[in-house]
Amino acid sequence: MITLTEENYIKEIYHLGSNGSTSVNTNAIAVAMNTKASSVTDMVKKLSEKKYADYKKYQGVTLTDLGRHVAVNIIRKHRLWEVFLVEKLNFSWDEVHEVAEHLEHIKSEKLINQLDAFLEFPKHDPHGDPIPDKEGKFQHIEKIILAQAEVGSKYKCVGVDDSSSSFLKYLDSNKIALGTNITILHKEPYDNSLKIEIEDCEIVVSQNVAKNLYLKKI
Amino acid sequence: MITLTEENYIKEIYHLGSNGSTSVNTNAIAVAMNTKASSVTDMVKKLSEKKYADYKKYQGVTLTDLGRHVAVNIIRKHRLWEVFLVEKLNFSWDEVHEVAEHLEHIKSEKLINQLDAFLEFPKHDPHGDPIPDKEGKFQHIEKIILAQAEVGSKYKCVGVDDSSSSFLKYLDSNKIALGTNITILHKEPYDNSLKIEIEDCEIVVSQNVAKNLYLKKI
DNA sequence: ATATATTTTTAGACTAGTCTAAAAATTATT
DNA sequence: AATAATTTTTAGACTAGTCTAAAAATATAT
Ligand SMILES: [Mn+2]
Ligand SMILES: [Mn+2]
Ligand SMILES: [Mn+2]
Ligand SMILES: [Mn+2]
Repeated sequence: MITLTEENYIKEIYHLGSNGSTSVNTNAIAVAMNTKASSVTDMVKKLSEKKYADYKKYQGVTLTDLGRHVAVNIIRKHRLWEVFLVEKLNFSWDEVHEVAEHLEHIKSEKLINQLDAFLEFPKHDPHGDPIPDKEGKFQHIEKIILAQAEVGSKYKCVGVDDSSSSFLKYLDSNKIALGTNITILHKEPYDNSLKIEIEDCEIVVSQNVAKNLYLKKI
Repeated sequence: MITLTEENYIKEIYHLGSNGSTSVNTNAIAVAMNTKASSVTDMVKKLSEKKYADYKKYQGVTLTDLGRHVAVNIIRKHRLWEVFLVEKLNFSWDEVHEVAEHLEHIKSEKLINQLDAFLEFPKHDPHGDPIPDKEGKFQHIEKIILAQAEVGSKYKCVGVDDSSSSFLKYLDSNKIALGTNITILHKEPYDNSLKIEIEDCEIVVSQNVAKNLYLKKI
């Protein structure tokens, strides 16, 4: 049996290690999970014993195939629940993360596959992140961050890197949503802020914002 | 903060004490929760400290107003999720209990109230049990058990006392569902079995079955 | 009313997960 | 290459929840 805590660690290791492809430090996990390094050491030992991870002292940790499989399944559940909350229960995209954090641990194959069908097999969650299918496969979307967009080009907003409520509310108040078209008007060399056009409005966004918004060229 | 385990104990005490109106024994809780009496003693002490229950050594336990409030809220969530699973995700009524047992612990006011609205404020769960509203109020349905029905009278099936998968599947295979009309044809004094008519079919059911099916006179 | 049976509580131990403080290993700097 | 800084691990303690076995209280039967 896998515990809720083990699932949360596995998911975090997956994300920190760029979808399970690289090794993750003890401290990085501690920061991300809001625990202490000593707790992390204990847990990665346990994950290693249970074959979810490979761990050698002082060498960081990577997920095994089994661990990656577990991670992808939790992410599938998390994102499907987020879609459900937004599409069916009128949550806004900045409210769903916290609830999905709990719903993702409900263990029922039938529940999640029926939910997937009920939502008509969505490919992306409300933040533009891809939803793995039943087999754990998901498409990588072609995207760049706003900070790397070219002046003069036109893009479509396809996702966010920061799903925090404050960032999402900022986007709301500036009429930036998934699917919104954005034209890059000017890049200010001094502070890397950008002047962009959204639906005939010109706004200036900081570098901070530009680093957290994903775009696709159109 | 209330824990998942505390919630489960509170809910069970509520049910065992006829919706929180009577005192409950340590052993009864142990049996219902599949734990040992010693664990129950520890827990009721804790519930008492946290003001969810009144407990005096060797005297059994009752819920406080606060405890009853918590219980009703969990029951509301449990039953709303059951409706969701049946109505929206094509679960059958014998599959929902186990999943709802977990979903009932998700803590989000908005989630449950929006779910309620999404389901159009159902009054009963798939087993005929009443669903408390936002304020914790719910109607008591007039009902008797089949075992106490009168020979010759006509009834409508309105609920089950046993929500186990095996009993519900038995009902399915005998075409008994909520809303089904039943006429009592004969009561066998020897073993208290009953001959009943359902949709022009005559079947015989055991006393065991007769004790777990709720009817309403029509 | 006394003995017996049953129920309940206590005592002490165990696991999962967490923490602080100290020790050990690794990495960076001179 | 030696020292300093940083990261990671260990040691030991704590809480929540559980268990077994024994003690204490209550209920039942003679
Ligand atoms: Mn989580
Ligand atoms: Mn998301
Ligand atoms: Mn439960
Ligand atoms: Mn039910």
